[in-house]
Amino acid sequence: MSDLTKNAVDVLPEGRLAEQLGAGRPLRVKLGIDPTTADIHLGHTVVLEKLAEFQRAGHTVVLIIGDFTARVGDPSGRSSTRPLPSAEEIEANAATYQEQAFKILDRGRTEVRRNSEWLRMPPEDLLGLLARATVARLLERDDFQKRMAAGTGVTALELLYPLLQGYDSVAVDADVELGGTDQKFNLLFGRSVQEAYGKPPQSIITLPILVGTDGVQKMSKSLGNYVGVTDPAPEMFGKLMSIPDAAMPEYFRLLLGAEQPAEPPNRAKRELARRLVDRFHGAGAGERAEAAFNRVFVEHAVPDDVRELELDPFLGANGGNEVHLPRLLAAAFDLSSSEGRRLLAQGGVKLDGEPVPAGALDIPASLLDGKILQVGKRRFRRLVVGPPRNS
RNA sequence: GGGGGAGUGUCCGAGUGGUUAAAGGAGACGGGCUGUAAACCCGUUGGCUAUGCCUACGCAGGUUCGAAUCCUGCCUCCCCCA
Repeated sequence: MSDLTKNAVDVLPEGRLAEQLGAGRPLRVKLGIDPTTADIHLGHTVVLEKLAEFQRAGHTVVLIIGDFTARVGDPSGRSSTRPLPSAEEIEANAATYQEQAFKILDRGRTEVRRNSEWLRMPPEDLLGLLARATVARLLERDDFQKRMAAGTGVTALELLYPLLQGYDSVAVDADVELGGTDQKFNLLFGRSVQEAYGKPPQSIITLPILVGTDGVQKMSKSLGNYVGVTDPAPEMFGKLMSIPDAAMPEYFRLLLGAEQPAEPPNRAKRELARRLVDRFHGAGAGERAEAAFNRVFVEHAVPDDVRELELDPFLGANGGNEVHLPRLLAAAFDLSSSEGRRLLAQGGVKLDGEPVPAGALDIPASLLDGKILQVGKRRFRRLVVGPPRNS
């Protein structure tokens, strides 16, 4: 019992969860995720790990893929209406979400449902649902209050979101629903909806929102400050090494369930990164990622798995056998050729570790073949003439 | 339905006829320092076949030698009244 509420911010209503657990029956523990982006990141795993704890205690997890609600747009914590993903994106994301969630959840104790199963209901049923809540209640939430005060609009669709999420709880007979603290209103509202349908109201548990790698904003794909559970090991390690020291205690507590060890910050952060890489890539992956990290950032050497780039398509400048560097950079690192020029002008481009002189825009292919093209500290490509020699 | 206000570059936000590819800030990127931390310093930040050319201030037209700035229509958003 005490385990199951560790790290929780709210466990409501008071005493309810203890009662439910005391009854000895396996509980149906619900989590809804809207497939609005492609990847599950470490922020999601805080809640997923909690679900896994419930599973280990013998309870059943009901994972709801919000393929219908993704088309409505959860207003939680938003300062403006979010752009909605297309049907194709939702479909694609729904598939990857499940796969990624099972990196943490026990497949055998998880019931996966899509809320389009029940939310795609006849209009008269939908109206029946709408009749069960008052506008005043829907407007209570403070994120709406803020938005209305700020003059940014709230769409009628967003207003309805909590009703739909609440109906999910009705549809799956949820005993408990988990979510981030930003979900508190929606979770509580679900109780009202269940009651309105004559069902026993769920208890709710909210968990802290993990801060992103910038250490300031919540972790989110759209903010670009996330660590995806499917990120390659070296990338995951690197991203974790880049978090501000101030964010470390939170990462230790929420992701590892431990206190930050009393050792120099750099050592602690390496441990954090190793352990998390191990978790998602298997034992030993953390050490390998750390070794690769040391090679690039401590020894300033070239990583051992540099992708190759074929030079042939870029031949042609100055009579045929020179390569126009801005274009090469653009293709190699997904830049514009103007950006490539700027990097050259700023001395940010190296060949085999040697800075390329600012004025050099065209270089004979023979001088590039086999060399390592580098931009900044961490972007590399091995240049080759002819077909790639390895993958 | 009536009245009022607003739409600027990745974001925020100046700019009301002419050195404006558009102040300033944030973010991002490059360089320095370093622990891919923080803090700090410097630089860059529309695109291109690049000493020039093209595109750009909601959309479409118009006035003008010249428009983000003026006019007309349209679209979108917000506020107040009903």
